[in-house]
Amino acid sequence: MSTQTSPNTSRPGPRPRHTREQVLAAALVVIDRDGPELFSMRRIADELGMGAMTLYGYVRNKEEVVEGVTALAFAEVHRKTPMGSGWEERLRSEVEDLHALCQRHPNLVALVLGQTSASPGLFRLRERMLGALLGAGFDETTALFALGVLTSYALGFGGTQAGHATIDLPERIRELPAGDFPNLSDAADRYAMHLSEQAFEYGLELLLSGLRADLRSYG
Amino acid sequence: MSTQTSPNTSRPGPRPRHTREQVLAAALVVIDRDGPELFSMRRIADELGMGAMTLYGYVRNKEEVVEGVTALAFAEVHRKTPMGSGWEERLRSEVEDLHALCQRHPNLVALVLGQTSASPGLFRLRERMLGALLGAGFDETTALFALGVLTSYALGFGGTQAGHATIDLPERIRELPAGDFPNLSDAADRYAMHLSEQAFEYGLELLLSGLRADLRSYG
DNA sequence: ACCTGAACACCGTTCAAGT
DNA sequence: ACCTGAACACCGTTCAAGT
Repeated sequence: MSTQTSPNTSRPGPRPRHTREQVLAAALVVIDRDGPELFSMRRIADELGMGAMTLYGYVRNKEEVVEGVTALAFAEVHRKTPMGSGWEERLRSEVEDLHALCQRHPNLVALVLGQTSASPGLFRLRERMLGALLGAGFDETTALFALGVLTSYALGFGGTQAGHATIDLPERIRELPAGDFPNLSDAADRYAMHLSEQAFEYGLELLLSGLRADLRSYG
Repeated sequence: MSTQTSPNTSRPGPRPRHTREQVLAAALVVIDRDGPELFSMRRIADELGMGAMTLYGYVRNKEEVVEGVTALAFAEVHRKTPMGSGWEERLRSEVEDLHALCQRHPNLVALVLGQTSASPGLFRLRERMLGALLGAGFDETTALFALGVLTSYALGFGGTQAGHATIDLPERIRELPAGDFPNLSDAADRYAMHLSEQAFEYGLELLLSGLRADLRSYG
C-alpha cells in the first residue's frame, strides 16, 4: 500500500508522518481482516509500517482506538434520511444504519459490546434517534426507554449474527441429542433463519409498531 | 476455599484431583471477579491452585470453558415456569431468565457475544422457547424469527448494560458539545434510564404484544 | 494415569534513548 | 519534534518430561 518514497533524507524536520485518521483506518483494516481476537496495537503498527510505540503519539490506548474506529465505521454507513419523513421512517432508517454497520464490519461488533464505555462513537446516532422520538410526541422517559431498546436490539442482533457467521449451524444442531431437543432437531435445516436479515426486520417492525400503538394511546 | 488435606502421600495412585465442574466454577469466579479482559486460563489455574497446563486435562481450550461456564451460569438462574401457563408467560419467563443471567454475571456477556460458536450453553433455552412459540400456533418461520429476535434482544441489552455499568453516564454526556447534542444534553441526568430494568421490560412487552397481535391475524 | 515446567509466539504499555 | 527498542508483566497452547 503506502509506497512512501523514503522521506528520511538528511533534512532537519521530522513532521508527523501520519494522522489519527490513518491510524483508525488501519485499525479497521486489521479488525475486518484478522478478527477481534487477533486485533492488536502491534498489528495496527505493522499495517502502517511503524513501530508499535509510535501509535501512542496518535492515540491514548487501545480503548480509544475502538471508540474512534466505531465512529469512523458508522460514518461510512450512515445515509442521511430525507427530512420531512415521519418519526417512524427516521427511526427505522437509523436502526438500519446501525444494523448495516454490524453487517459491514461484523468483527467490530464484539469489540464495541466488549467496551467499558458509553460507545462515544455512537452518540450522534443516539442524538438523532432521541430527537425523532421526542419529536414524535413520546414523553422523555418513554423516549429514553425506546432509545435503549432499539440500540440494544440492533447491536445484540449484529453481535449474535457475527458470532454465528462462520459456523455450520445445521451441523451443530444435528449433534444435539434429538430426544432432548425435538423442536430444534426438527428445524435443523431452517434454523439458520433465526438470525437472517428477514428475522432482523421482523423484530424491528414488532418494535416500531409497538411504539406506534403506544403513541396512539397518548392524551 | 478448597482446603484439601494434602493427598500427595506416599500412596501409589494419582486419581483425578479435580472435576470439569470445579474448573468451570472456578472460571466463573474469575470472570465475575476480574472481568472479561483479565479472564485467562492461567488465572483459572491459580484459582484452583494447579499448574496452568493441568486445565487441559479437563477442558479442550478457552472457548470450551466459555461454553461450559455459560451453561453452568444459566442453570444457576433458570427457574422452571409452572406448566399450564400460556405461551406468552412461558416466553416472558425464558427471556427474563436470560436477562437474569446477564444481570447476575455481567462480565460473562461480552465473552458469550465474542464467541464464534452457536453458544451451545444456551441450546436448552432455545429449545424451550421454540417449543413455546410452535405450541402457540406460530408457523415455523415466524417462530424461528421470534426466537432470534428475543434472544438477541436479551443478550444485546445485557451486553450494553454491562458495558455501561461502571461509568458515569451523566458526566460523559455533559462532556459533549451541547450545541451538537441538544437532546442528549437536555436528558443528561435521566439518560442512564435508557438501559434500566424498566427499559428492558418495556422492550420485552413491545415484542410480546407485537407477537400476540401477529398471532391473532393467523387463519 | 495424572500433572507440570520450559518454551514459543504472542499481548498492552512505560520509559529512556535515539535522530 | 517525532519516533522507537528494550523491558515488564502478561497471554494460549504444544510438547516432552516428571511422579
